[in-house]
Amino acid sequence: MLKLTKKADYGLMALKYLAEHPEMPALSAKDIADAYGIPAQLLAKILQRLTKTGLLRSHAGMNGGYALARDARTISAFEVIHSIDGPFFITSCTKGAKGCDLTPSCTIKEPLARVNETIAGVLKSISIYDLAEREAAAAHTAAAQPLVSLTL
Amino acid sequence: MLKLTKKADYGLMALKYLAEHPEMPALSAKDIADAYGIPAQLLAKILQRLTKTGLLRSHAGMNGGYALARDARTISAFEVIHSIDGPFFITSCTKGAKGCDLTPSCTIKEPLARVNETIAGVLKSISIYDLAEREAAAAHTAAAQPLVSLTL
DNA sequence: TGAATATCCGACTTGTTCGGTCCGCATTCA
DNA sequence: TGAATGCGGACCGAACAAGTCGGATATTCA
Ligand code: SF4
Ligand code: SF4
Repeated sequence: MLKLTKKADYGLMALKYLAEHPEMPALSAKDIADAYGIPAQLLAKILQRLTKTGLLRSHAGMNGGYALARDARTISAFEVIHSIDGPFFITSCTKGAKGCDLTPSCTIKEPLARVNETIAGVLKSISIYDLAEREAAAAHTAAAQPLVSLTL
Repeated sequence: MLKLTKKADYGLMALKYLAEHPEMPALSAKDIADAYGIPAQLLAKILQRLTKTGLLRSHAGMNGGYALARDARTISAFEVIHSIDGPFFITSCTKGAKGCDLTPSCTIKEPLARVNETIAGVLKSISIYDLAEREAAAAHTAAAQPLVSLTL
């Protein structure tokens, strides 16, 4: 319940790692996997998906690898999770085709949809850059005020 | 990924239903299950857990059933979810005993813990009463301003 | 050219969780 | 007593998550 998949987790780690090493033109899946102890083949597939959705750019061949397609500031955690795990819904309904069969009689799906929106907003407000620069962030974000309002 | 279990879902529905019928001294699991089409035996077990954690009061025997143990305003969605699904964590680490084995090298667990806190806060800000009174709520909560601030 | 290094992609296995059912027991009340 | 109800464990099947394997393709370098 309400748990991130490890794949999404790994994806965030990898993106953060790439954001922290802008000097490298490209890093291979194996490089990143070794840096954290993530199964290399699994990470490879995750990075492939991120590439397919446009968050990363890939380059095959020797000295190839992956690099951020956009500035770290413009990549949100929401996008990463969405790319890896698919559409984001906290409820089983609105799950594309096959939701739960009692959707018509259900009286809490609308309020829960708002909650869903709120959480999605939280995720969207977090960028890869935010994850990477946490030490500096501790100083000045104390006053920063993102920003979620839940009006059920 | 980040999906509520149906059990928690059912629990919220049941509690909302109870909140909407304060005139009844007690409603049986079957009554509530029939009202929505939820499998009766499954809902029964859910209500049992909610009773064990103190959110409901039960009474066996004929004309028995369940009733809210506290005012609907003081029961949060977070409590319901926590009662049914156990501790609330979006990451696989901090999962009691067996987390993911790369916890030491992981660099995003701290920021994710903040996100976890934020989402928990959202859930805590929602009461059963809020779910039950949505029609009236639509009018006056437009100005209401709960209230979550995420400083990563 | 050919070897080495990469990405790419689908199929597969394994373990866990979730949704749901079943059955026996305890409690209350008419 | 007996019907209605709560209580609680055991159990099952389906879905899903995590990870593995094998092979195809693309790029670079010697
Ligand atoms: S319809 Fe209601 S019960 Fe079914 S998944 Fe949606 S919110 Fe949950
Ligand atoms: S340690 Fe890092 S990778 Fe492992 S579950 Fe926690 S956040 Fe995810």
